[in-house]
Amino acid sequence: MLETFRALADPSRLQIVALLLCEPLSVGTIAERLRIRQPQASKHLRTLSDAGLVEVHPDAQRRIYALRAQSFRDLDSWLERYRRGFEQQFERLDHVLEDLQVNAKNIKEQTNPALGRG
Amino acid sequence: MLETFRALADPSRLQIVALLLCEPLSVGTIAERLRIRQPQASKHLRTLSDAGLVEVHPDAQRRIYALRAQSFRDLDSWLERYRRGFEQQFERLDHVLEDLQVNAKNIKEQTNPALGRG
DNA sequence: ATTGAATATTCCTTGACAAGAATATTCTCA
DNA sequence: TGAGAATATTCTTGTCAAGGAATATTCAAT
Repeated sequence: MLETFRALADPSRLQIVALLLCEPLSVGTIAERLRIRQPQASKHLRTLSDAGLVEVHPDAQRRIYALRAQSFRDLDSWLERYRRGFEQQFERLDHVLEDLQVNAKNIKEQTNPALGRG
Repeated sequence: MLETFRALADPSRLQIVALLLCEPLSVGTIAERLRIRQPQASKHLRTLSDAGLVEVHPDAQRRIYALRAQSFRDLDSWLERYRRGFEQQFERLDHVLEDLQVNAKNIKEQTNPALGRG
């Protein structure tokens, strides 16, 4: 995950990923769309590739880069732990509220036992 | 998103977020668990806070840090676009395969018209 | 084989940021 | 109000990574 976040923690690379969301593209096209120089595009793609976020499919002297679905699934399952974490926090909160209601009821009954068998 | 990724692109901060997944913690406890010095913990928490990933709840002279659910929801909706993107890629692939089958059938029928009305 | 197109790599400089040390701030309690 | 605990900030230093320029590599076509 660390490598993934490091790879995405750059504006150019975030733009590249957004571009590739639409369609696989060659290095030259990416450089053109982002208005950066070709070597920078290559370097960013190298970083993204090392992090497993993109894969390359050579086509003659071109190299077509595409998003790698697995890495996004990995990111999703990382995030899943947090989704569950928040759910559990809400559950705990619910229990606390339940307990508060039960306690309030008990206190009422202790104060006025007639309420116990309404 | 860029700020979020930048905040998560550090091993200590990634650990802090993982810690807070279990329960909100004070600065001192976080520093202790991560075996880093208190000022570093404060600085990392500052970064996470600036990125909106955590929120603070003062308790006497302690400051209890907790994950901020909204930022993870934002991350989730960012990721959602990519989930959809891959779905569409598969759909396109399915259509291509369908077309291939249709074409194969047509070619068969053109080669042997008797197959057209089985 | 040679040329040209597309891409990758290297070297260099510079800016950003993390860690460490010291200090400042904030809050509680006696 | 003074002391101490918990946390935040500042300053410095060292490291890493991005951008630019130049060059190397790879591949197709003639």
